[in-house]
Amino acid sequence: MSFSITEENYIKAIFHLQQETGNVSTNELASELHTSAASVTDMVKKLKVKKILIYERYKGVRLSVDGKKLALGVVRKHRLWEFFLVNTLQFGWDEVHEVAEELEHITSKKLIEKLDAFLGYPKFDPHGDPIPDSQGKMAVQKHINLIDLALNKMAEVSSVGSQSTELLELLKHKQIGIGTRLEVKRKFSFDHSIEIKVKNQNAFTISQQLAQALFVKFI
Amino acid sequence: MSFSITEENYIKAIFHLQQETGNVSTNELASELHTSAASVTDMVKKLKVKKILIYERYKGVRLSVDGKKLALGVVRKHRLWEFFLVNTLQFGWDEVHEVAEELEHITSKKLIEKLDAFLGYPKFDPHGDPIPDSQGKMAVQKHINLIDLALNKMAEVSSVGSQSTELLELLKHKQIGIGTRLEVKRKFSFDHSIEIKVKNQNAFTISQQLAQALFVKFI
DNA sequence: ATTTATTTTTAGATTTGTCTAAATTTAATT
DNA sequence: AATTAAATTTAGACAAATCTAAAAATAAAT
Repeated sequence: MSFSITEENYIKAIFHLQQETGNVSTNELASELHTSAASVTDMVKKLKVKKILIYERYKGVRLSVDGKKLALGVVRKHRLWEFFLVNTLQFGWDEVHEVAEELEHITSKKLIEKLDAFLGYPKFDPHGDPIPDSQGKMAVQKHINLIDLALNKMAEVSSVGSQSTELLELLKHKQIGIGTRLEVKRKFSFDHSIEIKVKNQNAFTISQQLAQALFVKFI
Repeated sequence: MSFSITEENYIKAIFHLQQETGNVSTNELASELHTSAASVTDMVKKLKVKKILIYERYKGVRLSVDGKKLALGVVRKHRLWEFFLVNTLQFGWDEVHEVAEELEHITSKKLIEKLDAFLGYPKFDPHGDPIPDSQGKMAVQKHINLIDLALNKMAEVSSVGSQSTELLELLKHKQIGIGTRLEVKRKFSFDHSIEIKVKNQNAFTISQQLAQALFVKFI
C-alpha cells in the first residue's frame, strides 16, 4: 500500500501529538496541519479504511501498529535529511526543518539506507532528537545540544553530532569524550563560543561549531 | 509564480522534446508523459495562461523564454542530484534516474546551491550530460562516458566525473589528463575493465571505476 | 437537568489533474 | 477535390484534498 504526501503528513502529525496525550482530537490535528476540522474528519476516515489508525466518530484517533511503523519511517527520513543538511551541506540547524519536510517524502528505500551509511549511522539529529534505525528503533533519551545547555547546570556528554575524523581529533585534543561531565560557565554572543568547566581542569572556551557537535544529558 | 510537480514535469518534457524538432505535438507529449492527449491539451492551456509556452490549437507548443528558464532549473536539479547519488552515495549510474525524478522537485534554492558547492560545481552528470549552472548556462558538447566509447574510435578526455584527490592521484600516475587523446582497444566483460591506447605509449588497461569517471569527446 | 457552548461530523461545492467518448480540425490518399 | 485517416480538442465525469455552512453529538455551565 502506498501513501500520498498528504497522508504521510497526517500520519506524522498524529504520531507527534499522541506522544503525550492518548487519543488525538480532530481539532488538535486540524490546528497542527493548518487545515479545517472537516478536512481532518474526511482524511481520518480514509486512513481508517487503510487500517493506519483507530477511529470512532467523536472519539479522536490513535495510530495502529502499522501506522506507527509508517510514522517512524517518515521521522527517520526527516531526521536523517536534517543531519545531512547540517553536517554535510553546512546549513544552520535552525534553517533545515522546512527543507527536510519536503525531503522526507522521497520514496526510495535504497536512497535512505545509502544516506544513512554515508552519514555514519547517526543516532541523533542536529536538534538532539533520536533518529529511528531501519527497524524503527530509536534511543529514548532526548539529547540537548551543548549550545543550549543552561549556565551552571551539570551535564554529561552523551553523543557527538558526527563521526568525522576532524571532529574526533579535536575532541581528543580537548580531552572531551562520551561521559565527560561539564557545565557551561559563560556564553559569548560575539562568536557564540562558550566557556565550559570540566572537573579538575581549568575552564576553557570552545567554538560554536564544536558546541553544536556535542550533545549532553542531565545527570 | 509557483508550479506543481505535474506542471514541472510537463515543462521538462517539452524542453527535452523541442531540442531536435521545433514545435512539440500533443501526441508526442502524451506519449512522453504516459498520459492521454486530452490531458495534455488541458495542461497546455493552463501553462499558456501562465505564459510558460507558446500554443495555438492544433499547432503544438514550444517553451517561452520564461519556460526555458524554468526547464533549465529543473534539469539542473535533476543532474546535480544524479551526480550526488552516484559520486557521494555510491549508486550505480544506471539506478539513479527514478530517484532524481523525485528529488528534482524539491523547491529550496539554497539547498541546490549548497549541494552544487559540496559536489564541487560539477559540469557533467554521471551520464555525461551537461549540468546547467545557477544562471542556466551549460556546456554544449555532450560528453561520452569512456566506458561507452566504441572500439578504435579516437577521442579526447574532456572532463572527469569528480574532483576527488583519490581520482586525481590515480590520473596523475596513469598520465591521463584533460586533452589526452586515446582510443579503446578491448573491453573485458569479466570485470568491465578496458584496454586503452594513448599515442607513443603501450596500451594498458584501466578499471571500470576509472573508465566511468572519465568523459571524452570525438575529435 | 436544561440550556449554552464547544467540538465534530455531514452535506455540498471547488480545484487539480486525470480519464473516455464524441466532435472537430488537419493531413494524407485515392 | 472528395474521401479517409490521423491528430487534436471539447464535453462530461471522476478521485483526491480541500473549503464553508449547517447539523449533530458531546461537554460545560447555570
